[in-house]
Amino acid sequence: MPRRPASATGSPGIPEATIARLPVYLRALYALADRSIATVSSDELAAAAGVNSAKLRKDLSHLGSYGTRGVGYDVEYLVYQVSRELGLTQDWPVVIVGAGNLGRALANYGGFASRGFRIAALLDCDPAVVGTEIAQHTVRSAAEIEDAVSSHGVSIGVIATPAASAQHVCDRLVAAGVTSILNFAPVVLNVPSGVDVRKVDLSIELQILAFHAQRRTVVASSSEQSWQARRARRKTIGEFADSGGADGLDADTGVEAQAVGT
Amino acid sequence: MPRRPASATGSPGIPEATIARLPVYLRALYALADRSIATVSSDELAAAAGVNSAKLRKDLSHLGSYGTRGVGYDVEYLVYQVSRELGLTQDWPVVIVGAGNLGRALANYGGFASRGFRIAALLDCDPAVVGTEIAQHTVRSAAEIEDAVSSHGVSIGVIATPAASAQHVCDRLVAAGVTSILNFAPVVLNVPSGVDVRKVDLSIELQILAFHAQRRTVVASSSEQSWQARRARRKTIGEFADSGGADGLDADTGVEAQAVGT
DNA sequence: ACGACTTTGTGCAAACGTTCACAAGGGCGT
DNA sequence: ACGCCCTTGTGAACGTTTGCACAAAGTCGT
Ligand SMILES: NC(=O)c1ccc[n+]([C@@H]2O[C@H](COP(=O)([O-])OP(=O)(O)OC[C@H]3O[C@@H](n4cnc5c(N)ncnc54)[C@H](O)[C@@H]3O)[C@@H](O)[C@H]2O)c1
Ligand SMILES: NC(=O)c1ccc[n+]([C@@H]2O[C@H](COP(=O)([O-])OP(=O)(O)OC[C@H]3O[C@@H](n4cnc5c(N)ncnc54)[C@H](O)[C@@H]3O)[C@@H](O)[C@H]2O)c1
Repeated sequence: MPRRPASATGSPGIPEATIARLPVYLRALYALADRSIATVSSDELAAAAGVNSAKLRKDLSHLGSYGTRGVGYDVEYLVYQVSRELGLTQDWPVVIVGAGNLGRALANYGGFASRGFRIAALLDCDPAVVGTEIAQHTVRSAAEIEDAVSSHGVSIGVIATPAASAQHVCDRLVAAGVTSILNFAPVVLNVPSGVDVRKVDLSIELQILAFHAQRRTVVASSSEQSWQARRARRKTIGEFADSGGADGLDADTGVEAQAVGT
Repeated sequence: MPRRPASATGSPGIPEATIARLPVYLRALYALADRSIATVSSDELAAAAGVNSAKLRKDLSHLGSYGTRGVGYDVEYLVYQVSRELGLTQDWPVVIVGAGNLGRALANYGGFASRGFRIAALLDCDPAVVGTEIAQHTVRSAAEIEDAVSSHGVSIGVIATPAASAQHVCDRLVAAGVTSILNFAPVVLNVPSGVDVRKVDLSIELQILAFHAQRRTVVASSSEQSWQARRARRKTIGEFADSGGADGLDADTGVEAQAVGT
């Protein structure tokens, strides 16, 4: 979590872990509001958000003492307070770079706009894609990144390009003035301090699930491999990845480059 | 993170935080292997993975004492050990439920198969979609969930349906024998103990970014709203969400249902 | 008007995670 | 064969997060 060591100069300093949960509370609150529920207790809201109620109360206490003892929280009021804390009382223009499978899915995603995030521009470098319409947005050339960012005062960028282009795109976004980046490419992005990067990596999530799935399966079996012996260094790779497939590491890896030899 | 309180009966008990980073290390290691680099020090690998080198060493030490003092780690060997720990020496069949924007993007995603995750079935309930081909997979009817799961021994399921269907789909997956679920729908899923759920929520990531972006912007300005006074309870919602848009909460919320009144 | 009941807000301790700093260990040059 | 130098592995300090448990505070019924 602590990409930037929290140089927090802000108000009281709300814990990162709390910030990460506020959107979940907000979602639960909207669901309650939709059902015309005016008041909710910490127990109920916690259950809806899938967290411990003490944790929820402590989280909310960081925003202030909203909530009435003996009653609970006013749903409407809390929606407003949480939204305000998250900075959702204003609209956030967003640029999406990369209009491939994922970029298109994102552009078509309704939940995007429903929280005040508006697509300011959708960019790609493929001439075959530039100019096409996706979800009421005409795909613009990647050459216009700087223009798109600065002319709309965009501060949030989404990277949905292949891994190989991600760092380059990132650099250009940052140079153009973007300070928050959501990265879908499986690469560790290098950014100057002051820029916030969050990553979403499907592959990592699956691997974490695989670990737990394996744990469940391997109730008992510790047959040690003959590996322990052959520790000699080699220059080739290939006898591993016994996944049966040949395509092993493809478009996924190949970057990461930067600081290995520094 | 601690969805399940880690009833860890397994080996030494590797911390969740470490597990979450292993895939990142693995990616960096593959990149090194591609460049025919045989040995890497903790400093170099840590830089490539974007973490502190002490943390990396501690993480790896949980797997065992691979690595040679004065030299570093054998890339190839470490790839094998990390893969083994994550359970990636075997293939994991996966079912994807929901072949909409996101489901299609996932099916087309190469990084999916490149780590040993194979799509066993792609399911949807829309008759217009069932039967079509997506990335060499024929979309099957959602009615066949149970069959698809049990006939292939699938233990990992991906939910890419709208929020309203997610819990229902989840229940059916679990009933069919799935024990690991990757959920893209913006809902808190309710699962019996023993089932592992991980969620990916784009909207939440953007909201976290918005919070930090706002922090940076609001260097100084604490104009308190007139809200403090009007704490009366109400039954309507609508004057909030001053996002300018009308579409406010749409397909996003509306579920979460379950345990609110429990 | 008051007391019983409900629920918040928080002090505190334990669990977990990160980072520092260094001793132990091993290769490599001489 | 020895000692220098480099890097690992980890003990210990520190910070963060979680969860318990309860006093403070307010509501609601009578
Ligand atoms: N598809 C998925 O489900 C999925 C899931 C997780 C992660 N990812 C990652 O997201 C990224 C995109 O995936 P995808 O499936 O959409 O890939 P894709 O190949 O379908 O789309 C990538 C798009 O980026 C464009 N592009 C390439 N270089 C560019 C540049 N320098 N500037 C602007 N645009 C550029 C390409 O023209 C292409 O249209 C990849 O890094 C992938 O690993 C994808
Ligand atoms: N598109 C995105 O970029 C994106 C990003 C983040 C999260 N999400 C979430 O992912 C989910 C899917 O998004 P999407 O854009 O692909 O939506 P979509 O509407 O394009 O696709 C949903 C698909 O699920 C199918 N479906 C509905 N009920 C089903 C059921 N009971 N069983 C099987 N299939 C069923 C529908 O027929 C449809 O094809 C949504 O919950 C959305 O909030 C989407």
